[in-house]
Amino acid sequence: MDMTIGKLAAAGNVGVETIRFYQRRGLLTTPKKHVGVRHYGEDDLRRLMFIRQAQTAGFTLEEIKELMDLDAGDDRETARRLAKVRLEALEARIAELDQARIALKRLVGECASGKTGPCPILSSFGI
Amino acid sequence: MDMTIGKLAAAGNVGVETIRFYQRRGLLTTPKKHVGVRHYGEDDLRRLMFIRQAQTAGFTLEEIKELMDLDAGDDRETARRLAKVRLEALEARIAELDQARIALKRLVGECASGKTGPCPILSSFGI
DNA sequence: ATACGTTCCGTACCGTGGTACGGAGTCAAC
DNA sequence: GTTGACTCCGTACCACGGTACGGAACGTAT
Repeated sequence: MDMTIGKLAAAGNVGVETIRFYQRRGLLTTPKKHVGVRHYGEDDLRRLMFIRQAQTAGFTLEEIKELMDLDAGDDRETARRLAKVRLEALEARIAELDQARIALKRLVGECASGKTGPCPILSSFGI
Repeated sequence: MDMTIGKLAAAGNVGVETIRFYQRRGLLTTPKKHVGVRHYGEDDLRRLMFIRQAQTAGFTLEEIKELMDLDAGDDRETARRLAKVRLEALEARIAELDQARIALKRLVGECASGKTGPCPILSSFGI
């Protein structure tokens, strides 16, 4: 699994510039050039995929960096605490989105009924 | 319910600058000055609260503007379509976050077990 | 060995959603 | 009638997460 930056980007489904951006931010390492070109491996791809997954979980790039540093070290306590904080925020966010989902569903339902006149958009949200 | 911008901002739990920003973006109207100062009412607050709710639902400010314009008009079809698209995106996002929640929960669990050594952060995410 | 696609690197720019600043005007209380 | 708080307005700046640009070097196929 030897890749140049373009292959790595393609494998991670991101742009080349995004890889470079992550390198500048310290989220990915910048391997030594080998005859003018840098080469990447499995581990770089794993890191890249982790970044994208963690972003989905709502971590900022800064937090992701922190997490990856922890993954390398052995400070279980810190890692667990960080994950816990994120977990709680994530659960709160999901609950929030679920409220919005319900409001939106009501809106679609109310707008669907054949009557004419404006949809009760604001009131569907309980406003 | 007669308010100056500061009261409106406080009632909506946002900053004064945020109100102005929304006005510039056309999300809130800019009432006429009455002896040098603009005055706001119930309806402005309702709109402001709707904006915040809709943001939670994942609408962009541009989409929220569109929704509020629809609320005034009577194009039920467009309103319903817009809401439906958002609803589907919202459901997808919730599913995504739920996956992340599970991964994070696993991570907290695995990091919690008393063993020493690094937490399997990356592998908790299935990477 | 020439052409074409990549890579490298610095630097500039982008959209989104605000936040801050500063000087002038206004209003309410004392 | 002066102080202090609030308003008005334009313009600048911010964080976040990228995206684009442009010229030089490299690598691969023909």
